[in-house]
Amino acid sequence: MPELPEVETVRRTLEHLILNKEIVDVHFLYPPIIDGDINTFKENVIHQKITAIERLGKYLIFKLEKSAFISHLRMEGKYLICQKEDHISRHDHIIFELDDGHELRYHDVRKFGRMKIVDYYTYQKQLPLCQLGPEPFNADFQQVYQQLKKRHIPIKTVLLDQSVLAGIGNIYANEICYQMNLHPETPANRLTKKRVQELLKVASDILNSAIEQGGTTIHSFSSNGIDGLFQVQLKVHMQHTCPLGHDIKKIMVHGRGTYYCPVCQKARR
DNA sequence: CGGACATCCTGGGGGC
DNA sequence: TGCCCCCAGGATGTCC
Repeated sequence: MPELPEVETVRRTLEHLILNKEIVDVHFLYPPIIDGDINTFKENVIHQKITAIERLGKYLIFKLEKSAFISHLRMEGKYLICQKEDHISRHDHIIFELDDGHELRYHDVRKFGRMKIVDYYTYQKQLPLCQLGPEPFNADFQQVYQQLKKRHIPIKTVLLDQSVLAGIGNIYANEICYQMNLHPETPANRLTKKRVQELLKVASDILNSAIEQGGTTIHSFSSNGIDGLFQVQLKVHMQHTCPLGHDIKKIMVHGRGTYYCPVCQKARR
């Protein structure tokens, strides 16, 4: 599932490939991907150049000349740059025709992703982006500490709450807990100030290092699509043993598959 | 308001 | 071996 680093890699890749291209037409093969009226969506994007591609948390923001739309890849969303004559997959749902003859295709096996027109100027202050917390890099320690203090639920669940910190998904939540030797079910309010400080540092470092590794794949995408997935060396998520050779345990936390090392992650504060 | 839970979808994996 | 059923999972909405 694309999380902040993968979405950032997608953003950078798309920036290389489609910046300043004009959208000459758009086709809705599976309209529910569009949040809102598809004709309104079409009116807002057609005959406009893509002037910038931004990112906030796991959201991509496509800025056009006179409007903007956001795109969330959810579980399996991908963007592909295709030739017009390329075979259209049954998982290609939205097709943007570009003025250079290429097509930008949104491909999503699970059909969970969504796109939505937002206000060009105030989108950051409107739903859904206004409910995002800070990304770990920019987070104010005091603010995060205060938020964690009033939460009794597992720290891993809080890490997935985009209103507390934006951009972390299931994979990196597991990795962050491992890096801190922290048991994922530790109640969030049990973390000391020092540990919350450490949490922000660890989260920033893990995400930054994943972005760095993603950077190496920017020019190597091809028919596999731009999903930003790459060989990040995960230490616990979907692993059988941790780097020290201990057996990884899988449990459910708030309905989410959670991997941790019972030996390394004994700490509960 | 915090927290639990259902919902959307499909391929892949587990079970028989 | 092969087939069928079940289920994960991010964000949102509903319910308590």
